[in-house]
Amino acid sequence: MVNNYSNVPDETREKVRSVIEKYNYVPHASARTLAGFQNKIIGLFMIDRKSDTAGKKVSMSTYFSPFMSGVIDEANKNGYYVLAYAVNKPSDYSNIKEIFFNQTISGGIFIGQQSDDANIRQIIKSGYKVVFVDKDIELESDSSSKSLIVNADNVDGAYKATKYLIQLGHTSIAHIAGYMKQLSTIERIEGYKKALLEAGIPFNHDLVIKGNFMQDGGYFATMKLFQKEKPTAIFYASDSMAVGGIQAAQELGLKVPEDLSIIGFDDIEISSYLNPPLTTIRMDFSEMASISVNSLVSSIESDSGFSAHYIVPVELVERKSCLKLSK
Amino acid sequence: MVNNYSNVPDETREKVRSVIEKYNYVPHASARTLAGFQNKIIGLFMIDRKSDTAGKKVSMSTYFSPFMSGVIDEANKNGYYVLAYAVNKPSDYSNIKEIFFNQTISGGIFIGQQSDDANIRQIIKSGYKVVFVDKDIELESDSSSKSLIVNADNVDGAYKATKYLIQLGHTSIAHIAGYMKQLSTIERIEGYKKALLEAGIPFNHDLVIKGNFMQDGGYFATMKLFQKEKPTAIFYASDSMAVGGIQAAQELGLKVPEDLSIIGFDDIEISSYLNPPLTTIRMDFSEMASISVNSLVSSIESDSGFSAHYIVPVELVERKSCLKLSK
DNA sequence: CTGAAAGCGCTTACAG
DNA sequence: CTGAAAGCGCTTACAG
Repeated sequence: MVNNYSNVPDETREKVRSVIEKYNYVPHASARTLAGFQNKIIGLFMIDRKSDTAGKKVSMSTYFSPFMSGVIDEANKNGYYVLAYAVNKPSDYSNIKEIFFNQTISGGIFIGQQSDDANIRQIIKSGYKVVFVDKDIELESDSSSKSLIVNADNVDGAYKATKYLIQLGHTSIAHIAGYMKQLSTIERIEGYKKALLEAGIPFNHDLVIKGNFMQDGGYFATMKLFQKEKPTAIFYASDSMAVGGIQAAQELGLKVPEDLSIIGFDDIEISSYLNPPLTTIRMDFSEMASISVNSLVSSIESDSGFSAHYIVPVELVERKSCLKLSK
Repeated sequence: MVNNYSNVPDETREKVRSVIEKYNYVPHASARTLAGFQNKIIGLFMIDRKSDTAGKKVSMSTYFSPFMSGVIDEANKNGYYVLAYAVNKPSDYSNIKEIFFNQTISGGIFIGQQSDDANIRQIIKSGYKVVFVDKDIELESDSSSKSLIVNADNVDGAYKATKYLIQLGHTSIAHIAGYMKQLSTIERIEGYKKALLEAGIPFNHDLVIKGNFMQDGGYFATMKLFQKEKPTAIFYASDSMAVGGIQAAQELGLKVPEDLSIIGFDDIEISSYLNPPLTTIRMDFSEMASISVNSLVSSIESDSGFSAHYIVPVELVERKSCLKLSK
């Protein structure tokens, strides 16, 4: 074994070191793991929402990239490596279970929509360390489970977005929502209602249209919305949907922001390049990544459970897609 | 050992299978690797070019995301997992060497600019399987080395871009280049010159400005260019630089494409959302990813070398940032 | 304090 | 054909 015990004479240490250097010795990772050393790999599982509607398939959600980048950086800082996995079919879950059980990874981070899969439940029950980002359902808090949830402050974000529109003088504000079974969808609707209520604007059911978080969903929901209603502003539950919304508005002959104010949620990379640049609610992906990785790593190294629920704050970023109503 | 030998009675097999099922048995990955089984992990090393000029640091090159997505998908199809690593400081190379030598991974893919690092050379010399995408320098073909290079057809892409501009009637065509020490930069300049030569347009040295492949580089190079020259069209060596170019043109009071035609290279995600949507040369990232992964996997599994040099074709995608010169 | 032995959980080559 | 043993390269607990 090659450790740095403090009691070894310097000369010997130096000799050993030089031999190591010379032969390029590196301890065999699998041997160490097998002998009880925790391996330094965590899994990052990105649950992908594919959409073929636009012709080309979207193969990795737009917001995975900055989050992943944050996870990798933070993991590296902690001496960990990240195994990246894109989940896009149900059978992937059994592969994931396998790499937990076969000790390829010491823990994992899930991001994106989760179907409540049996394999995942088994992983949690078995005491593997897991963090969920943007989780759709609450985990039952089992004493043996070691998992944690990190979410953006969806309610507050939606509240801020809607309130911003209200302050601009809008009273007819529509909302294009995400997947109905996802927690963030529910929470964003909640924030939207809260701002309306506070301003004394009656909630109109017809002004809320179901979308899917993706561009095509934003497009179709907007088209559907304008068949019956004529809002002056729309709050989209994701920037991707807002992109589809801008497209729809254009086809409808509506100028953004002159005829229609649009605000999104996420602040993905393309948002600032849009025409007009999109006003939106920024999620701090690198903050979420840091929390996820650091919690996971400390849980792995102390072998202790964790069951906190982090809510990461969110902020409004003002660009050019919303206009003050002048009347 | 739990294998599927053909000679085991069905009944026994079934019994074993059910026990496995019941106890959720999964073979220990490290034990298998230690006992000689190839592990099923490949490394994906993304050499990051950071830029802080724009205020926020760019933490992962825009084109890594689609490439990585392709790598993960293709690897998964082959039963492999991918360990993703973002290289952003020199010391990272020694970590990379370590995970090759300690057998954490069975091979690796490098993408982005490579400094000719000693650790990398050592990895190659030691016979580890490695593929380089968009490699800047030629590998010496050592008999023991097992590495391959996958590049886009840079010469042809630049040729197509420049020729397209020429066909639109432009004769004063500038080129904003990438990092000077990178192969793709050299090749793109070559394609640019080739098209000019073919059309009988004299090459003007002042029309070629050095950039850095990033948005800020495109911006500053464009500003610099217009201090002395007044081209009617610019071919940027990357879409990111074209984004900076559109910005610069705007500040210079030049309308794109009316006053200035712009064409990029890469076809990154934001390009089609730009104002105007960017005409560019598309690199087929998923094709490059497939070639990389499949070559690597077959090299790992046959333990054979490979030293091909793939050139992946490239195509023009016409959008709205170029205009026919009407005079 | 130190050095030799046992053991981690597999695979593979080898006796029976 | 089958079952017991050796060995992969480490770490850790244990004799000396």
